[in-house]
Parts: sequence; C-alpha cells; structure tokens
Amino acid sequence: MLQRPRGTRDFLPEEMERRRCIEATMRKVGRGWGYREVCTPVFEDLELFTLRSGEGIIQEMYTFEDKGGRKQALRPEVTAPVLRLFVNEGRTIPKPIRWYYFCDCFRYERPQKGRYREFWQFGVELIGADSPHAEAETIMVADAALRACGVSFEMKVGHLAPMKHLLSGLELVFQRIVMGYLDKKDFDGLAAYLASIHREDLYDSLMGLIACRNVEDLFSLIDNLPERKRLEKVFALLDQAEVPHTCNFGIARGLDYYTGMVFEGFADNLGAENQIVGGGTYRLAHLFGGEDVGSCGFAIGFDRVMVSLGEMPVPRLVSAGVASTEESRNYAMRVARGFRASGIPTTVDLMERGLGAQLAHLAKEADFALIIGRREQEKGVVTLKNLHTGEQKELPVPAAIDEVKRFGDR
RNA sequence: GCCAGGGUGGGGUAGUUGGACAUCCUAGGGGACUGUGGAUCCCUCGACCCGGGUUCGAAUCCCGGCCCUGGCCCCA
Repeated sequence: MLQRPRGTRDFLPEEMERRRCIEATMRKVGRGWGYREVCTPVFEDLELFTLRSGEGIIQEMYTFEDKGGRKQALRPEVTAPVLRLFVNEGRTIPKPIRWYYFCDCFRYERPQKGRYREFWQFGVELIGADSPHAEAETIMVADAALRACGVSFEMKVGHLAPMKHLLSGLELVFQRIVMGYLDKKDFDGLAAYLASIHREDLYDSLMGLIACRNVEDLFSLIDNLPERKRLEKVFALLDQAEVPHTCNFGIARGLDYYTGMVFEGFADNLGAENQIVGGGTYRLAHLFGGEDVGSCGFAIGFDRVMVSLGEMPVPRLVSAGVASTEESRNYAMRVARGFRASGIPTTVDLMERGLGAQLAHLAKEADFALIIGRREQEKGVVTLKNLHTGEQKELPVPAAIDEVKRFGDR
C-alpha cells in the first residue's frame, strides 16, 4: 500500500478544525497589530535560500531542477521569499511595511517530535524599521500571538551588540566559531577553541556576558557599548508593555544577517524540539539586490504550538441534518436550503435509508435532526429534534432556524 | 548521519519455548426494519511492514531495508 512521504502528516477533520482555530487566532493577532497577509510561491530559485543561509543548507532542502533546467527549491522558510517580494514589488510602499504570512515549509531532516518535513510557520516581517520601538513591537506581537493561543512558554531576549563588542578584536570567521560554541552552550569546547587561538582572556568576559540576566548586569560588565541607549530602550519598552521575558546575551541565532535584537521562545511542555518562535532584527534586502533596509521579524513553529497545546476542544459549528420520508423529499430539500442560507451546515440523506436509520446516522454527526414527512409537509412545518437531549417539537421553519441558532456553536 | 524502542484488518488488541482455518472489541459495507432505530438481529469486507535466509513448517528465529516513536547532530 502507498504510504504518505516520510515526515509528512495527514489531518482528519477534527484536527484540521483545531489547527484552523489556532491559525485564525494567530492571524487575528497579526492583523490586530496592523500586519496584513502576504503569500509567496511554495518554490523559489534555489539561489534565494543559499544567498541567505549559505550553500550548506542545500542538503537539508527539497531541491529539484525544473524542465527548463532551473535549480529550484521548496521554501525551507519564508523570510527570504518575503524579502525577495519586498525587493521586487515593495519599494514604493510606505515604510514601515507590516506583513504577516502563514505558510507551509519543507526541510529534508530526520523527523522527530515537533519536527516534520512539511511544517507550517506563522511569521511577521516589519520591513523598513529597526528602531527600538520596532524591535520591541516585534517581540510584543510574537508574545501576543502565542499568548492568545494559550501556549505556555518562556521568551528569551538578547542583543548581538554586546557579544560582537567583546569579539571585536577577532576576525569575522573566528567570531562566528566562538558564537557557535556559545549558541550550543559548549563551554568546554569554547575554552579549548579560545586557547587554540591564544585568546583565553576572552573566556571570562564571555561567560560573564551570558550570565547577565538584566541590562544592569550587562552594563556593569561593558560600560562603553555604543548601542547602550537603544538596547536599554528595547528592554524598557518590553517592561512597560508587561511582556514577560528574560535577558540572554548568549543568543547568537547562528546567522550573519542578524544585526541587533534577537529573541527565542521555548514551550514549557515540549521535549528536545521546544523552540516555538525565533526572530530578531536583520538586514537581508540588499542581498537580493534591494536597498539596504533594516527590518525585524519572527517565525512561530505552528506545529510545535499544536503539539504543545495538545488535544484542546474547539468551538464547532452547530449542525443539522434532514431525516425525511421519500415522498416529502422535495419539501425537505427546500427546508435544508433555508437552513443553509442561514449559515447552518445541513445534510440530507444520500443512502435512501428509512427514517429511523437516517436518525441513527444523524445522531452520530449532527446536533439537530429535521424530521420531515407528510405531516410536516402538509402543515408547512418541521419537527426539530435536539439530538443531544432527545427533545423535539414541531415548528415553522424560521422558528426552527432560530432555535438551532440559539443553541449556539460549541 | 548516529543511538534506543517499536511495526498483527481502518482504529485498538490476543497470540511469539516455531505447528492446523490468526483472537476479541470497535469502526466500515449489505440486509431485515419503513414516523424516532445512537437500538436489535442476520450477513459481509478486512491484517501478521517489505525482501532475503534457517526449517518439513515462520506472525514468532536470523540478516538487510522501509516506516513509526523518542533522543543526539543539525536547526535558516
């Protein structure tokens, strides 16, 4: 038998309803902060992603050559496509640009809990602004989105400037290696590496830096940081907005295009793959031939949010189904049309079953049964049966519709 | 790429010191039943992950692969 590709998932209606509900919550938060949805192709020129992240990522992407010989890739993330979109079409849009997206992405990696080869990301990009207010807003939106969904998480906020300041005496390649060790929390490896390049002196200050838990700690360690004012402002804004967070100046985010504030959020109840959001301030547009605009953004791992939330109940549309005798079928169809026109999902029997069997089936799927036979047809009414309580009464169609609506969505 | 544990009808399971038609529940389909049946009765569909090997005989033992679940690595 054919099976679905490794690392992918099928979703049955119940789970889809749960996913759509959470998705709608995220969209609503994004929209509420003034972000509007954009959509980019599911595949792009491979170069778009290697420009952003380096050749090394090719082995973790779904790549292919199209019939014209072009090297293509399924998108492994959405920031690069959105910035490409900005460079192509966004130049004349007034800044700052607030965009959000909800897209599926693809990575060829070994699947495990919270990691799939096809996964969904909700993210925002704030293009053309990287002020402290912009940086703070980005974190606030991420926080609001996760909070609205009911996720329990911890937000760690940092800034690249202090670390770059400490490492300013090193060449860029060495800086990256050091930041790699710090990102992995491999302190033994770090010490060994620093020794190998004869910069043991950096070890203590680096360890001091990552031990900082607030800006006061930080500036007692480094008092001549040029970015001091803006950094203080970001954290002050977060405090004023009462966005819970911890400071962590060891966040390196492993990429060169991040330029300032960086942040990561971790779900409280997940295993190895517990990072549910990541973002920061970056400069990327110039790589794609655009103007060099500062931007901020984040991406939420939607599937991890779903894993973290578990099996929560979701409001469901109240639904009805017609149980009718064959002779009254035409009248029943008319009644069903009226219910549907009022926004109530309504089914009719397709199996030519008896009235009893129709009711038996409806009891498993619907909230209300609309029993329709000769009696109802002659009087122009419907017998409305609440399938949860078993109560039933004869009502004119409009009154029956009101009754179902009054029952409300569950 | 590495480590551990697992794969029996659609879902959940019994059975593995090798031995007959592979157990049960549930879901699905058909019929009886024709104004209340989420019922009852009858019938039915449907599985040992794949490929080799050992053996008279393999769901059961061995090897390889695939997939699943965790973890490591990576994580844009």
